[in-house]
Amino acid sequence: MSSRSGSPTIVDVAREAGVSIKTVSRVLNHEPGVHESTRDQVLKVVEALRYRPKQSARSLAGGRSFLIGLLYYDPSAIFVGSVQQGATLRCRELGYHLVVESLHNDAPDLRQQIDRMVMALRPDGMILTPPLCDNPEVLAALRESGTPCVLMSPERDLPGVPSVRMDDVHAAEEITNLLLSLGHRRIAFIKGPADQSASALRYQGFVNALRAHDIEPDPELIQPGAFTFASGRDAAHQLLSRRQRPTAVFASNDDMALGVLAAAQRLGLPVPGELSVAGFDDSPTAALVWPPLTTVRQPVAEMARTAVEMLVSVQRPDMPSQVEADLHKVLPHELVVRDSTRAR
Amino acid sequence: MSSRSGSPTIVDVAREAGVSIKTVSRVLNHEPGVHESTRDQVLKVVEALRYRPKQSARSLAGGRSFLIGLLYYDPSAIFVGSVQQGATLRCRELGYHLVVESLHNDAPDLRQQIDRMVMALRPDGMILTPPLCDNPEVLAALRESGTPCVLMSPERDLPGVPSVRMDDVHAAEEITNLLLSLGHRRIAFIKGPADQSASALRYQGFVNALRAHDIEPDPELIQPGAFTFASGRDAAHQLLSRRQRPTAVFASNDDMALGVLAAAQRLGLPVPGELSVAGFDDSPTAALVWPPLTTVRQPVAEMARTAVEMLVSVQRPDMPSQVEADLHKVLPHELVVRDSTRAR
DNA sequence: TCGCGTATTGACAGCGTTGTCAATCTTCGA
DNA sequence: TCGAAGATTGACAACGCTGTCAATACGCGA
Repeated sequence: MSSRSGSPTIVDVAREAGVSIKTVSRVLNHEPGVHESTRDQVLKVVEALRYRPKQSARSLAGGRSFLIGLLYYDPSAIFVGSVQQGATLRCRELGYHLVVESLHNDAPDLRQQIDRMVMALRPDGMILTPPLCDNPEVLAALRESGTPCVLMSPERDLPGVPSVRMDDVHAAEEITNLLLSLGHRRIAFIKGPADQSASALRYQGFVNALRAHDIEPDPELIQPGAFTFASGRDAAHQLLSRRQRPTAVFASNDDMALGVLAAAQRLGLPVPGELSVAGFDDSPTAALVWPPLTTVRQPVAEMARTAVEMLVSVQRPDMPSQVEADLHKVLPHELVVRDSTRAR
Repeated sequence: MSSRSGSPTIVDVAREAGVSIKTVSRVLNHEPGVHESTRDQVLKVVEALRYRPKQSARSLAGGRSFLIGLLYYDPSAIFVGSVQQGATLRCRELGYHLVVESLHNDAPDLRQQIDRMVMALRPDGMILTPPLCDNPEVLAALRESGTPCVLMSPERDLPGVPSVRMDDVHAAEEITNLLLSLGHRRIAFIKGPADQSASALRYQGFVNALRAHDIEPDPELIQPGAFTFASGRDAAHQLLSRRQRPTAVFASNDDMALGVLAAAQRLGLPVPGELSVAGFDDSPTAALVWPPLTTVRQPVAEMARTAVEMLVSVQRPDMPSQVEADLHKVLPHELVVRDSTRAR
């Protein structure tokens, strides 16, 4: 018979199973040194009573909160959504939960907001998305509190701070190579804003691929952009009104590529007939527009899963600890070839 | 002098302030009956020590977890993102935190997943987004666990279960009235899928508005849709190839409206010159396409804030409790008139 | 100045787990 | 058959805070 009221506690399970509460605790935490028959018996009772240990008690006594924090800035970014999805799923598998917090990158009380969350919840780890993962104040607050972090696609890796990312340079090379292999030679490139690290990396990849084909990038075909629809549209207007216009445009993100598509349509320039367009990110919209956009899929959900694992492995001695070499992980991306690119 | 190691506890604050821990607790919980001078003294020490009560201890002792759960199905839905944003902000203001969980609406172990979360975290409340807020299994699990819930835009309100929504019917009427006021008479409507309640409501609003203008809806101009880009595009192809085509199309969500825009472009039909197009939802893309889409903004973030408040007020005796009449809230929406609609 | 009602404050017992360390049981070699 | 090492198991003290209820202090009228 379980306790008179409320949900069962570990005491109920222990009494029912005829063992001590410590033994129940051992079973539930997969601690070694419990006889198999005892384990089975305990598990049977746990099942029968539908017992689930209470997080707050575990946390108070054990020091672990089984909570992973996710800090983000712009919730509308697809990136954050995917990170969250991947993270919650892996958390569930590992018995953790995800607490989300939206922060303004330049809030005056940023430090306090983080402190409050960290000291109240004591999350076992924190996942930082751009641009927060590059914010020194955020990083300092977390370091001082001793909260393990994983940076998602930070601008630069910090020694000793785990990070997960994709290879922007290589991916941009692949997109460019695709266009080259389709016979394009006059390929325009629309850059991202200078204050985002991905901009430089993707441009680098573009240049690398051209040079590997002995093509020197034409300054006339390189346009600045801001990773926004409008900036892509405007850049495309510039490019497509050149006396000798490009046969392909590689916009370094999808939003800008969408802008290119819009501009081409305005100008009555059929895509991909007269112009091939490629983007970067595989945003949801990329598949919805006409024609569907050739782009690169970032392995965001996988990156998030990995981040959770890295955080949890810090806690669990049974999981291999991080060697410095494994601290900075690079996950494979995927080229998504759709209809916006065609051989010329 | 605070305790030798780790972060300060309530004992440290009490010792430093020369009061009992209970008094500190009172101050921190805004309990009445503390002398002002005492309160100030305690707060000063709290500040000096940067003390923050530990959630797990509070939860264990007090029964409240200061956690609000957010259950969702499709993380990519803008709706969920906005809900989350609104909810985290209000949670922060109220000293709560948001735990998110992604569930498959038809997962076989749905019940278990919810039980695990509820029993482990004991969230003080749960916010359910569609379609989970209409899932009987989910609702039953939560009811049995005694977790207070708020349903976001459920198909139908349940007696005794709080909900927050917007007025789809009225909003659809307004959009239709806008088109009518622009002189359109042949207005086509693209419906949503039958299994989503919003579909019927929006259609109802459309019909109401027409009838109020003594116009009987023309079956020829009513097309089925599925709230997807492709379904909108296909429906538009049908509509626009009619012998006497409509001068305006009201797609009952933005994704479909985007499809209409694409179809019109394919057919060389200028928008809004030859065709006005209106959507519903004010998705991020709606402002980015060309022409920018006239649509309705759902007050999603506000709905989420309200949901959090309703949940928290259940806990706090100082906040007014919910009268059954206030249980189902309807928040005002907003017409967003952009360039895709024009007088004919 | 005394007594009483009210405003403040404090002592202490949980809340449900985990960590520590000692106790008991087994197993196996001598 | 006895002892030692290793395998299992349990007793009990934290963990840090809130709830209960008693104790003390203060304010005011008689």
